[in-house]
Amino acid sequence: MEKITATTIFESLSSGVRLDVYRLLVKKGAEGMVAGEIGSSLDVPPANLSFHLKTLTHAGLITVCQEGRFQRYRANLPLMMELIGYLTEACCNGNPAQCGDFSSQTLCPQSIDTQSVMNSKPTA
Amino acid sequence: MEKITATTIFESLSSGVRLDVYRLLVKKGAEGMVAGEIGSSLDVPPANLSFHLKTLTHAGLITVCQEGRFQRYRANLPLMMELIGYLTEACCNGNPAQCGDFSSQTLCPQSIDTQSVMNSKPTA
DNA sequence: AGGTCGTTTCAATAGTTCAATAAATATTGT
DNA sequence: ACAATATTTATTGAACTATTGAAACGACCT
Repeated sequence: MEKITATTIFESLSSGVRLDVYRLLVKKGAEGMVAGEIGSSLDVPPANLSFHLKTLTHAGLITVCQEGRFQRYRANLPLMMELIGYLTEACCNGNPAQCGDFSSQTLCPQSIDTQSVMNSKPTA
Repeated sequence: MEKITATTIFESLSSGVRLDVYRLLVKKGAEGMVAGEIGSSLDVPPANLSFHLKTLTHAGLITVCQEGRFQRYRANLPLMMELIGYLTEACCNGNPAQCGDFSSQTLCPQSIDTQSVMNSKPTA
């Protein structure tokens, strides 16, 4: 996956409206929803919804099919899977065993050598 | 997970610089990197890097520990796992069997037969 | 053809973000 | 305390994003 693809996806989901739309479509699965349904479900005015649907579509996160005068939208789950793979690529330098330790280390309380800390001056 | 948390995370990763930083830290795993290392690895000026590190930290995607005059940053992988769970929550209305069909349906080229379209109502 | 419905585009406004500079802060070693 | 290094903060202006109503477009039905 190219970087520009990933950032475009993240940018798409950085809006509350678009996040709601995407999650709603994920929930609906292969059935998808037409624009009007989405709009009434989430209470978003047509023009605004259209704007956000266009953004999501452009990012590839959702797809659209014309059904007569309706536009049916569906979530593109494979792209999300690809994105996750991109993010966790070469995770922990290829030592997945380390990954399990993350939860205890992200707060980084004791990860610093005790002696070094002890010898350092306190915040005067 | 709250919506605002998710959108903040996505917004954080919508910048190419921040995406690079995050992926670099994911690669480094529990070891992490100090700000200077990150900056020289990615060739980002200090002030700009600091701005992006702050954004990522605020979103909770990375954590920071002080080590003397160095700031060591680490990726917060558990949060990413939580985010993925939030996105795929109630996927396909709880029918995971449908999820496998996504790849063939997202492109929706012939998935909708012309005749069906002609006769079908939107909400099925 | 004419009327209606679903959806998108347009234009204007308001608010927000980004990167670069320069200055400030915090920590270390002398 | 002083100088040097590492990092953060503040400021600036240009560029971008979100929202809305009105208008336009395309597809359906009679």
